[in-house]
Amino acid sequence: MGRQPCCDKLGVKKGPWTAEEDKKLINFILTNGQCCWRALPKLAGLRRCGKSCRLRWTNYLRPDLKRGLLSHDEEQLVIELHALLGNKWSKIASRLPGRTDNEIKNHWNTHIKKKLLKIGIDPMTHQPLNQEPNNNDNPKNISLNPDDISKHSNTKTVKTSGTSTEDESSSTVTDQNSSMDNENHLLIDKIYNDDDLFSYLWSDQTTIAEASWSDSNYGVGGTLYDDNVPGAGADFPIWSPEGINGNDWRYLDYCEDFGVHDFGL
DNA sequence: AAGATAGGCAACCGCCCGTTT
DNA sequence: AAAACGGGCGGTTGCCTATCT
Repeated sequence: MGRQPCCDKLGVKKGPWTAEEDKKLINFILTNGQCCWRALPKLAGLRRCGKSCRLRWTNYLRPDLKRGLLSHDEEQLVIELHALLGNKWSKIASRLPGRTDNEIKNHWNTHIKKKLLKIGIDPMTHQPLNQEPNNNDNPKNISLNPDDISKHSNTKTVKTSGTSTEDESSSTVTDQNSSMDNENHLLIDKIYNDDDLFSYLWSDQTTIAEASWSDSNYGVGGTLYDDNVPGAGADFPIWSPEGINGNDWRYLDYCEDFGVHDFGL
């Protein structure tokens, strides 16, 4: 017996989400939390596949998402992690708080790939293009570290933000990111110096970068997310009334995307 | 100004895996 | 033990916008 389709294809809407649908989905999840995705569309009054709802929420509507281009240092981290993990976008995304696997995958395919090719590095092997592929499968032997990238690059890569002379993608690095930048490089240093590399990467331990993000971004106006609320935790924070009423900037910024009026603000 | 082309990204598809029955 | 289910993942598609001719 085959698997049931994830939803009844008949009468299910596809394509871009409308603001009205977004609003319904947001309202439902804020009211009821994330229940089973299959039942959600019906309960929320959406003519969408549950899977589509999940994707829309996780990739676009989730309140803890960062928006905008990846910073130079986030990009660097993606490259490092890709060299180690390959196309494990969700694993890579888990090391970049506020970023989704889809976003990173898209950014890789549209930006990073080209940049690496431009500086003569094969984006798949992370080896110089004119060099024979290394047959050694041990990821620790991959010849890629931030300095290597700089060596191959025609433009000078500066590790510390604020003084970066990199291309457009790094020109928007904020002060907020700069503390994270240094910490990310500490993380990278650790990765390259640690014999227990993979046990570290695959551990559940919160990364320095994550901690930094949590400290510097979630603390505005009090507690945005409530760890005491069931369902809220390290994996998935939820909105708390305190965060909303406390004029949390990210909430407001986020609402602007859909029109604040839609939320009755 | 208008059509052609390329780039970027949101969304979909199908497969896989872990859990439940 | 095996089927059913729910959710996650990576690859791909297709639409929209910007740029070029």
